Amino acid sequence: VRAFWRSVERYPAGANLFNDRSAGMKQAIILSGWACEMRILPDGRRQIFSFCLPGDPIEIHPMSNLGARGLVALTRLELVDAQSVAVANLEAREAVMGAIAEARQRKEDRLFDHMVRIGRLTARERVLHLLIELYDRLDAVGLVRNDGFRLPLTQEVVADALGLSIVHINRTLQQLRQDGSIGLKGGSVTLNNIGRLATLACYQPARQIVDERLRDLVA
Amino acid sequence: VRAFWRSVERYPAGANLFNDRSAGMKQAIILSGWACEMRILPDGRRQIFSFCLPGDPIEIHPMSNLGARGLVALTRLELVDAQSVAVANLEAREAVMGAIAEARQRKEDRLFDHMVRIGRLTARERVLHLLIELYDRLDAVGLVRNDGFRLPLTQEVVADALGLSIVHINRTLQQLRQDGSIGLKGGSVTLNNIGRLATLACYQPARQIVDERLRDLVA
DNA sequence: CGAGACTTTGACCGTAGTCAATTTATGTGG
DNA sequence: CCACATAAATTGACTACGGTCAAAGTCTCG
Repeated sequence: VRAFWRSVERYPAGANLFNDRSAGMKQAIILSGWACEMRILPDGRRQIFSFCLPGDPIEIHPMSNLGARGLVALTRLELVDAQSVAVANLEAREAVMGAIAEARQRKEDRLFDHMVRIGRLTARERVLHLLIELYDRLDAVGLVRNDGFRLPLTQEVVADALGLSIVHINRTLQQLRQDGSIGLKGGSVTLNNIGRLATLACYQPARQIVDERLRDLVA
Repeated sequence: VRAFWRSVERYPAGANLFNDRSAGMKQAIILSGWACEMRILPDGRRQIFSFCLPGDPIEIHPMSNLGARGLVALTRLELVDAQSVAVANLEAREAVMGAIAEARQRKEDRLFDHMVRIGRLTARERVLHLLIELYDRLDAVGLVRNDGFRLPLTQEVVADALGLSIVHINRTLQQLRQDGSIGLKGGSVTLNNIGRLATLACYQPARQIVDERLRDLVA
């Protein structure tokens, strides 16, 4: 348990995360804070691929192998090395590793959700779809309090994730606020009638998508 | 070798690919033809996530586990089971499996390229960026003849991949043709001065992206 | 209190979408 | 090989969603 706390790493907001110790890839889990994976184009345009939330496993690549995406802290960040977690829970080691593997799978699924968002949804739908995804994920780790959660993202970050301009994100949020779909003040969001919003935004939990495809194939 | 040819499967254009034999996932390699991974929204909108070309490894999931993406044949398709390939090349088994693993890695990288395309590029850039990617991939398997290749995609499919309307794809292609950037007739494309086009479209081979990030971090 | 980051608003523009009609392949049966 | 049916590509007219530019208003935090 001592080893666990000794293996906690902290990064300030804005930090580029990469493994400077070795040439290998390091597995870690977020204890608190948000990060994102992104790429910056030569001309400055930016695309955010995914958000990494507390409880998410992340892979920290060595600089020499950065690949096509960077991992950046969006807030102050606390990580633990995945190894240490396994060691600290020797009896439940298998379960821990299994949970990490499953989280990794769900993360891949979310990449496809994100492509649908930026490829085929309207601005309104994109914003709602993203907020609902974040709601679900934060809910799973107990960070939702009566339909609301803390959203430590600037509108610029949301814009770069959703492939929209910052001004348009602002207007879309205003509109959602005005028609009562969401509440938004002081960095906290509330989703009012999340079921209805999910329908509006074509948001479907993974299982639902599967069911539907099966139905289509039968028909 | 007999076993190899006996394990070739054929599908007609438009076929939904899934494993109906077992509950497991089947690994295969495309011998000829194109496929794509995609999702259809409840209201009929469609997003194509990736194209699968000759030489690409693909995973055919069981129906009960379709997940959030469907695999669909875009042309007549010939597959071989990955197992059979390994068996037919017993001496080079390791090399074959390694190549498949690497191809899988590159496929994941391409997902991020695709997100940049639909999230942050203009219509013109999206089309060029996609064409160049296809060029590179087809070139790697010897399917490029003097700067041109066969493109068995309807404009509707391109539109659904790039998150644009079919009409706008058509206009963009016209424009690229008129200014001499590309040649396009009878299902074959030519890229004129691919280096210049790559710059215009913010297209960067993976390694180049890495180099640049390193430079940024140093700066 | 002041500096800088973030949000908000207005005016205007332009890229891309929609609708609808026409032209051009593609392919099939006779 | 031709006639017809269907899918795909193309074009025009118009719309609208979202982008850009610029300024003003808020919020944080040292």
